[in-house]
Amino acid sequence: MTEKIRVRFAPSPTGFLHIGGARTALFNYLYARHNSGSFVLRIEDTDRSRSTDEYIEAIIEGMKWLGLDWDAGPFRQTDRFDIYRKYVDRLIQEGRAYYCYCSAEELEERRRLALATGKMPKYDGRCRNLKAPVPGEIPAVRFKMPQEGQTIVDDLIRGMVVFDNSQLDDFIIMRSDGTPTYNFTVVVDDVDMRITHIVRGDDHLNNTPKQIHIYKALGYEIPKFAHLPMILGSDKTRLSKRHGATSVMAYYEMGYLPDALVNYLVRLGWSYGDQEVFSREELIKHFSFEHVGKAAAVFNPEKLLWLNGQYIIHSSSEKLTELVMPFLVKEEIIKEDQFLDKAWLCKAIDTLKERSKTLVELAKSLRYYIAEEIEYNEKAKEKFLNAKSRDLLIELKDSLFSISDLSHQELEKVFKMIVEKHNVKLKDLAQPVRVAITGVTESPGIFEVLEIVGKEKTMRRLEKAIKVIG
RNA sequence: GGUCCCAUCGUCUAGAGGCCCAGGACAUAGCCCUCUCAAGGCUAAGACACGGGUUCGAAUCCCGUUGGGACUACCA
Repeated sequence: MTEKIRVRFAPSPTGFLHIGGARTALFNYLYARHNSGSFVLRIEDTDRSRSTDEYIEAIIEGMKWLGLDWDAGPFRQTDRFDIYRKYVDRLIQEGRAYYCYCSAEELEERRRLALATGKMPKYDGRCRNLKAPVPGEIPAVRFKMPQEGQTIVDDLIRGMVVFDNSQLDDFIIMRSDGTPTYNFTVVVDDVDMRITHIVRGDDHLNNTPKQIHIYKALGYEIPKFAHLPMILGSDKTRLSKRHGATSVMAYYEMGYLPDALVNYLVRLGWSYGDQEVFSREELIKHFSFEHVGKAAAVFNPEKLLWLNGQYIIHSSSEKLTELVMPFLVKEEIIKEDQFLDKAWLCKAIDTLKERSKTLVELAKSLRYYIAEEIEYNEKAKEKFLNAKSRDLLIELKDSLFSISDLSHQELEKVFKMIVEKHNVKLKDLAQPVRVAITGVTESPGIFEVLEIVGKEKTMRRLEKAIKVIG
């Protein structure tokens, strides 16, 4: 019986949940679910000057929206300072850590000097063997790093990565203000929370040997590591605001479905043969680190948009009806508390979902079904609402007058009749009608549109179009 | 600068020595379908960064070069 797998996502609340963080969270989540393990959420907020409660809420909101449910937490490091203190004291007592009285300014100065003279900016260890405290200075605590030999990181994605210990320096584990630092807290927490697999971004690979030595000094087993490749922007630099939206919730605002984003994100670095579209169950079933690539990936908004379109097409119209409501309000197509016949709206969405790539697009297209009045696109009006179409529109209006129910079948009959009588093509009638009813030149099939718009609005809009032509 | 990581179409990727004069997907172009726009179908163009090895045989293994990235904080 092997030990149960436990993974964690440990964001620092210095910003919203972004695309890169979301993918790290996703891979952790998938690995946990695939192995029936558990997934811990931990907030790394030891940098008090940059962390805020708003960001913690935002990260949780993003995780929930994506459906990345966790099993324990969220834990906050700021609630755990006494625990870190205990471990620091232990390391000092055992001679694995020591007080350092060098001031931040001195350190900075030495670092600048080393860099300027082309030397490695490494702490020189001058406080390592201090016998007595330096008066007037409040010390930080440094970890005593071995200076010889090698440290090997055995990574599930990268394989064996070897570091020379001579490259590592005695890093600070507790600041002079008594707060612990990242490379220390991360180990203490991962030990304390019995994390078995550390799945995180590539940018942490170089920190790993430092952390391994903390594990060793504390006498704990070293977990497995999996360092994920980074996500880049279109210019192959680290993804940032310059490349467009990076906050996960911005994609909610733009009308993306969480499952589409998840599906897109998982394919950035992971693959399963040639398959592109996965259900959540398939993702959990097939996920493994063996199929995670090593190279950084460029975030491609076009493919995400395509995937979102696929998810919309394959979503039930009932579900889309619910999802689109907030967007109808935001686009001011309906009022907050306005009544809408859901069954009717569902039929309208049936006609629109294969031409909408986002919920925002879907909401906007719904306008001509829902609104009382429509506005004409100028070009469309000029091209199709003119003397040439006038008689056809009048004829249609008159023909529809006697029909009580505008069904697809009835409409088709009437259109055919008029077209034959006037010896024109169907499109010569369909396009003017389309503009008269929707205001634009693209829409679902004209018979479906009229059926859903209904007789009353259809008649009114036809009359208005005829009047406009004059 | 030092250390570490990475390298297949524009982009995401398949590929674990012969199945590959390299497959799929997005995007692009053309055609079909068609009342418009989509969706869908078909087709086209498009890549193993470079140079050395190893091997009967290399996209796949090794070395180097080049190019990208990360880390190098009393940030995480």
